[in-house]
Amino acid sequence: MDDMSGKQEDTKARLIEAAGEVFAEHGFRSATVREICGRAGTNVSAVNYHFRDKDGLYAAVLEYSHRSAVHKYPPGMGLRDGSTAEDQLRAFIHSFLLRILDEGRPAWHGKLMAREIADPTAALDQLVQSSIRPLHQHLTGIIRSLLQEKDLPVGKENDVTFLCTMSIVGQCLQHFTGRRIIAALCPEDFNSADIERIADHITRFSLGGIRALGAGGPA
Amino acid sequence: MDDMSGKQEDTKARLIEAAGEVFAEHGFRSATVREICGRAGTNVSAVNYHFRDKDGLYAAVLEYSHRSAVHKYPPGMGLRDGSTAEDQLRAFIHSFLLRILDEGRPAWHGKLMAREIADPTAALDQLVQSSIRPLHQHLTGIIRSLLQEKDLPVGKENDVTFLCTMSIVGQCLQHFTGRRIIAALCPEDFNSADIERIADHITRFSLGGIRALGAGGPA
Amino acid sequence: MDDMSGKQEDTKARLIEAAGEVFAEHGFRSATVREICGRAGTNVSAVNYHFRDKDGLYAAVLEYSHRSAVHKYPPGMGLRDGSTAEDQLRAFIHSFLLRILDEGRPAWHGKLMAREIADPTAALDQLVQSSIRPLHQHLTGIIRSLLQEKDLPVGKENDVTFLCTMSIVGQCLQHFTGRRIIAALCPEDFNSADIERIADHITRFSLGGIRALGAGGPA
Amino acid sequence: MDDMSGKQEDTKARLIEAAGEVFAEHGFRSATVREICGRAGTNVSAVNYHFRDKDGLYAAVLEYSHRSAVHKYPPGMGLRDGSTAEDQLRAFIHSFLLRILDEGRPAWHGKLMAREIADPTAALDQLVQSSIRPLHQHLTGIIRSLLQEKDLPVGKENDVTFLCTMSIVGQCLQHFTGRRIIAALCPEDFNSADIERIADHITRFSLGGIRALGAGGPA
DNA sequence: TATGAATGAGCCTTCATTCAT
DNA sequence: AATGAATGAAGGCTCATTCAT
Repeated sequence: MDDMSGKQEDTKARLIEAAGEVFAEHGFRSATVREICGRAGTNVSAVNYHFRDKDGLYAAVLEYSHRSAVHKYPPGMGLRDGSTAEDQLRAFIHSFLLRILDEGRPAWHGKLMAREIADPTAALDQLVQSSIRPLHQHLTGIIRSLLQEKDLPVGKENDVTFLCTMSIVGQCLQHFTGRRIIAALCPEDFNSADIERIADHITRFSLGGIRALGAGGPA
Repeated sequence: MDDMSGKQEDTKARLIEAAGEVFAEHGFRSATVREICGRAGTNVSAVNYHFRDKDGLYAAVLEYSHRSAVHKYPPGMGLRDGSTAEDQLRAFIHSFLLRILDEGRPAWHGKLMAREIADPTAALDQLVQSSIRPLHQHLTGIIRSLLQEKDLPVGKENDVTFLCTMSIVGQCLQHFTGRRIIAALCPEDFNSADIERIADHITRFSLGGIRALGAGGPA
Repeated sequence: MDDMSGKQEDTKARLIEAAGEVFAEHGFRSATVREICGRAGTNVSAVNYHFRDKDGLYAAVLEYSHRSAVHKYPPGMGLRDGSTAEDQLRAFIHSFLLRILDEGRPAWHGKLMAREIADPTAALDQLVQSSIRPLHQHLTGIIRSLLQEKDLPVGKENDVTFLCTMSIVGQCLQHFTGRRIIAALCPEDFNSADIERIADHITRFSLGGIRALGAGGPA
Repeated sequence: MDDMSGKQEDTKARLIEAAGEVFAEHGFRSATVREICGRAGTNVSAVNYHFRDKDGLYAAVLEYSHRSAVHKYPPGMGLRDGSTAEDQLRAFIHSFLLRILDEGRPAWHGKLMAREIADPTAALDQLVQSSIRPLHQHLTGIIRSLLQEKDLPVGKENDVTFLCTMSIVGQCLQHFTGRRIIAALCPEDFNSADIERIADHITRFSLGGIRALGAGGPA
């Protein structure tokens, strides 16, 4: 029984592993069950057997990758107690970029989230609740402290904060979503694998942007 | 009689029209020739007759939409002579958002560009040459004036400028690419159709970011 | 009226010309109306307009090529009066090979006949009556004189003569039908374009064969 | 129950069986996957599942039929040790004719080879290496002994031998390739199913031809 | 439990043909 | 008389899924 269940768990795990790679690489719709099963070394019907559906497999991959990812790149990565809001923003951006640009297994989750944002599937709601909203709340908190939001006119405060979160997230995602166009456009010596450099840029750019908004009012 | 001749004279145009909608909505791969022909009211082989290929139709749609879009929302939209770099940036962002967020026919181009950026097809090169690179050059020019780039250390200038263009483009695209997640996350009273408001935010955020980078040097 | 009909005749002629090339090259089934019309510089519907059918065009090509071919390579090519049966056989074989192996316009007919023999279409009957049977009768006559058929046992004579005609025709056709395999198999210095040499071989081989049959009886 | 398992155990074999018939009957290009699957009683995608391609199925049919055919009709069919070259030639011709004219399953291979010779597909190379070249070498050997090739002028020997092989192969193939024209032309009492008689004719005809060439030199 | 085999809907494309000027 | 446009049947193939052990 243990052997059997062990084997079964093993097949399931290999399937999730393989599916993570393929979904992250091609997206849900372009990924084929055959390629996934090929990489996992299983029969094509294993997906339907273990996960009922291609959709079921996708959901399982999201859930699994969520569990492994939160430990690896927490949004407060590398921060000590008493860090400033600037440091927290820098850490958030850095970890975000690592999640979507890093190579290898633990990077699935970020890539899948990015893909889900750009081209949602039925699993969107699940992912929003489990992963995206918490991260977004975290970022919202950082921006609120940076904005010293109490000074903003009532009724606009939420929108400004929200727009700032989108500005930051949009900047980060652009380096994953738009990587092909970046390769086609960018100066030859630009190395898009230099995550530190990109993180530094987005942090400083965003701090400048937030300060401009917080200070000026509705200029 | 008029109806008949009117209906038949330009199946090609109806096909492009229908294909524009469908490609913008589903993307190239998920769009089916059948749906396009269904909407256009033609036989399924009309695509092959007029455009040789699904790919040929896509290329035709890109070319056509490019031509209609540049006239409608030029990147220097609404500017008079002697405008400041700030005004130019605001106009660029505003027109960019209009292109990708506007409803109706002329919005294909922006949506198709956004899709091509996120999930490129074989038509990417064509689109880069005809549409994307010129726009990018335009934005690069604006940012160079804002940065007063001469003060930057040699060798880094290109990277900083390029990263700024990506920051701006990423912020804009996020409101198209990420529209579903925005709908799921945003405060209830946030109206993502309020393009003016979004343009204003991105402009002020980006001006703050650019100034922070131009002033500080490699902090 | 003259102009119109002249133009019409011209289009028809160009169509037949082009169809001759294409049918000889690809065979009836693999040839496409589009390629034929492309080479003829006409609209795709020209075939249906002028010849009702792809079949109709094919029939027209056969008829036309028959008319041009009989003059060019008559089976008694180059013979003077009072020639021997051996000379007549040599001339028959030589002209046969020229018809099927020669390049250029007048060689259609032979190639089309060869293709019809190998893979008949509905036009077979027509071709048998107009071209194949007369040629076959001619060859039969030659072989009868060579065999001095009177010496053969009654009832077998027809079969032997017929089998000899097939032996000769089969040898000739092999160099058209089997040209690809010949290219794959033959010694490097074998030049299949050397029609004289092939004709000489088949003639001597066949004379030897016929004599062996005529002399020996049912050995 | 037995019927079911018998029916299902080897769809692949039924597919090859059906494809053999259809390919031999219509040729590769004109044969349709739908007809093959119809005869085999399978779904149309069975071909793609088991053989990847229509081409893959064709290759499998060639390979399979090759294996069955060589055992059934070996080119040295019915010969005992110490047989003369004449006997070997007779056996070669007889077996060749049986392969291409016999009815039923094992005749595919000959028919397919004949079709491949007349209208090659991408599988030609495979067939040349596995089946055609060995047979051709065998025939070449026989002809060399008959010609006592040492007496021939150097440099011409290969050509003469090669031409003799083509003469023999061409005569045999004519009775398959040209079977329709033979039916249209031949004397009413000629029975093309009388393989013995045809084999006897071709053997004697060819022996006569070869002797004429071997004896006379370059007359 | 797990899998190799089989399924059928759907995809894009090609083709000879017909339609409407 | 002649054509550009449109048609629809048929083709090979891919895919996620279900079947039958």
